[in-house]
Amino acid sequence: MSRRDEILDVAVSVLEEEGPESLTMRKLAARMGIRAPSLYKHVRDKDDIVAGLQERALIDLGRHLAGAVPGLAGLAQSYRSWAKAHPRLYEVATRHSLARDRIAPGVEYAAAAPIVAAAGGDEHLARALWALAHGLVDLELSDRFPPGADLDATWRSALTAFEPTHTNPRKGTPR
Amino acid sequence: MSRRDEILDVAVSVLEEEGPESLTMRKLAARMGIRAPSLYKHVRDKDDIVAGLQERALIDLGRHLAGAVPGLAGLAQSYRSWAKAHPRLYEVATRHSLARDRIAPGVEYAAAAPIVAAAGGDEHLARALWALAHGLVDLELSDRFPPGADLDATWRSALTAFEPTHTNPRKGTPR
DNA sequence: ATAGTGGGGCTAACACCGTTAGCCAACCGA
DNA sequence: TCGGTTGGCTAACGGTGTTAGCCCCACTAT
Repeated sequence: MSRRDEILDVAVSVLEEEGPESLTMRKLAARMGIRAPSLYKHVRDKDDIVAGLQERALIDLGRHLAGAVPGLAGLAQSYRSWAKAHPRLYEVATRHSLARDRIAPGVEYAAAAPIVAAAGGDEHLARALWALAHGLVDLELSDRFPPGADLDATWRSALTAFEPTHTNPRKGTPR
Repeated sequence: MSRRDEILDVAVSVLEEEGPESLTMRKLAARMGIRAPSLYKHVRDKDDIVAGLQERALIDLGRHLAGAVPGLAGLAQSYRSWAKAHPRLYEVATRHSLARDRIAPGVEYAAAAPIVAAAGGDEHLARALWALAHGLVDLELSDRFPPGADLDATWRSALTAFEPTHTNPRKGTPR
């Protein structure tokens, strides 16, 4: 395991244990028994670390989605549960623009695959689904919904609104 | 106009002209011909400024939505166009958890009203709609969609998926 | 065996960040 | 006239990402 990967491991730990504001070069270094400047021997800059986290998040989320129970509801449930299990990682990975040049090609596509499949191959519908799930998760994670809102009901409502289009065998826009 | 409001004006300008990373106490002060510590005579801390920006964004977006052409499509178009007209403000206002204790009561509700109305009063459907729009905007603003993706088509797809439920005269869940 | 090389640490330092303490001038009402 | 409030100021602190430059150690090639 490369030193860079060790750094990313530590970053994930710090992130989930202490939050994004503690994701500091000095803190990461301290956890590795090292001084901050030494990190730069293995990593270009902090954004490089963030990109690494994005990549990990994409891979892990993709795997999680791939194992979801079939159907829209199962996929949605998987998406939400992953995000709630790794809220800080989801945030960090999501709030920076995707560093495509620092991420292994194919990762982005692989993560999206289960959603595209659930949309019957319709890429626009797939993106709409993704946006819906992301929006719900993002708003939930940053406390935008009124306190006490019944988010399970909101998810149900959201899914039934999308359901008629594609839960039944594909008919609209196959291919 | 209070000095605090002047600060918020400047903050909006800096934000849209130079981006969030330039939204600095020293920068704001400089633009006002003042030194950074003096800002604290008018503002509790930086989060206070962010809260002020949130409030302004909510009010402005709410007004914009209220003037949208009736119907789901018009509302969606308004939401998207506001966000694209003020992308940094949208980001800042959206990426921090809502500081409800620093924002005038009713503002949050007023901003949401047009969406709730479009959902026929169904609060869960309203939140789903909001999340969909927010998700689309958020992903677009942070370049998560593959480069070259036809987002107009994605929005159309998203809206037609929601359409059957509520575009026709309300029938499902009135009240 | 020895010389050379590169990896991977280190300290010192820089510029910038939010923020506090403490001072002081101008104004304003009693 | 005098006191208090308002709104500036400088100095400073601790924290941030990051660079420059040094050095030691392991390894490899001659």
